[in-house]
Amino acid sequence: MPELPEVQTTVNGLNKVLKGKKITAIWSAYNSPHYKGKENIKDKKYFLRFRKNTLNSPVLGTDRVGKNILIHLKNGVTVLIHMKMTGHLLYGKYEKRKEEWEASEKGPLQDPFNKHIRLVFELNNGKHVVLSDMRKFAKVMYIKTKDLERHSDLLSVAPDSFKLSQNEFVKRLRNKKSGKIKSILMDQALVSGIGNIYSDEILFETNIHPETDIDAVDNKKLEEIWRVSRKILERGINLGGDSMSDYRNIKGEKGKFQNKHKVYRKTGERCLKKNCPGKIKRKVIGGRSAHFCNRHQKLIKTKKRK
DNA sequence: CCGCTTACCTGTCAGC
DNA sequence: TGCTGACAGGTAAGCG
Repeated sequence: MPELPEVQTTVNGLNKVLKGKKITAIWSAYNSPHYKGKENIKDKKYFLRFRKNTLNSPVLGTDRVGKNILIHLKNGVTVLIHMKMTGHLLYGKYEKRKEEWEASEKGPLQDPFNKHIRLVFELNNGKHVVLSDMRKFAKVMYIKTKDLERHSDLLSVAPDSFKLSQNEFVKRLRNKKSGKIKSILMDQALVSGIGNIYSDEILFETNIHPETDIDAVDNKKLEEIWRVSRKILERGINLGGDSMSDYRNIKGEKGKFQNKHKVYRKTGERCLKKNCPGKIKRKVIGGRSAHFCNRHQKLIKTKKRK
């Protein structure tokens, strides 16, 4: 998904509309035998339990842990939503036509990327929160609120750049003895919230080649990454997230961070750094597309250790 | 433990 | 106009 700024944008939106509301009905199009016996609403049996545990209890508030959305209910249950690649939550008035849900009013909610509706929460004010999720990768489950921090889904999520102090951030990354810096920044167990777009942008800004081994990145540089990651993620939040692809805010509107990309999906373009004659290259690193400048992001080889 | 591949899915786009 | 393959904000599981 949606990386930290997009998840935060969604959470901010939900907090404005959801507090005190109750879910009065739930409809789901998810159903896959692949998830049989798993804690995931894509398992039909689990879905029935999910529904029983989440209906008719007022929403206390919504927050974010890494890229996970948590919706806390008064009855001691928390709904966890991970939007993965193409999921995003929308709020508005919807109606069901045959087996398809449609936004009742003309506007951004009818944007094509908002029409892959897989899950619908009907609220007691007659409106709906729906999950549009083209690729059906999203994960939705419920957890007893008091068990949240012991739950495996959240235990494996590290604090994000805003929660970590500079020292903690450096210490965490320093603990990794090897690995490519881009993959490390995207490792949610080390520091959460950063995904493919923001990692590319952070490494561009800090002049680091994405394949640089963590061993070749000194502490000063890690401190800089911490500072820049906060700056860029904050910028993403202030711009309402990144809508290069599917992501939209809960009104169905685009964010604006995609207009500020310096490298992500800019293959072949000239480097935007002042006085840099470089060109943007694309290379698959750790199974993901990395974008970087071939001049000011030089690969520095690991110092050989004995 | 590490890193790579596969799987979960649907859709779009480039090239033949 | 098809078809085929590459690619897409993420992550878990399986493998060597």
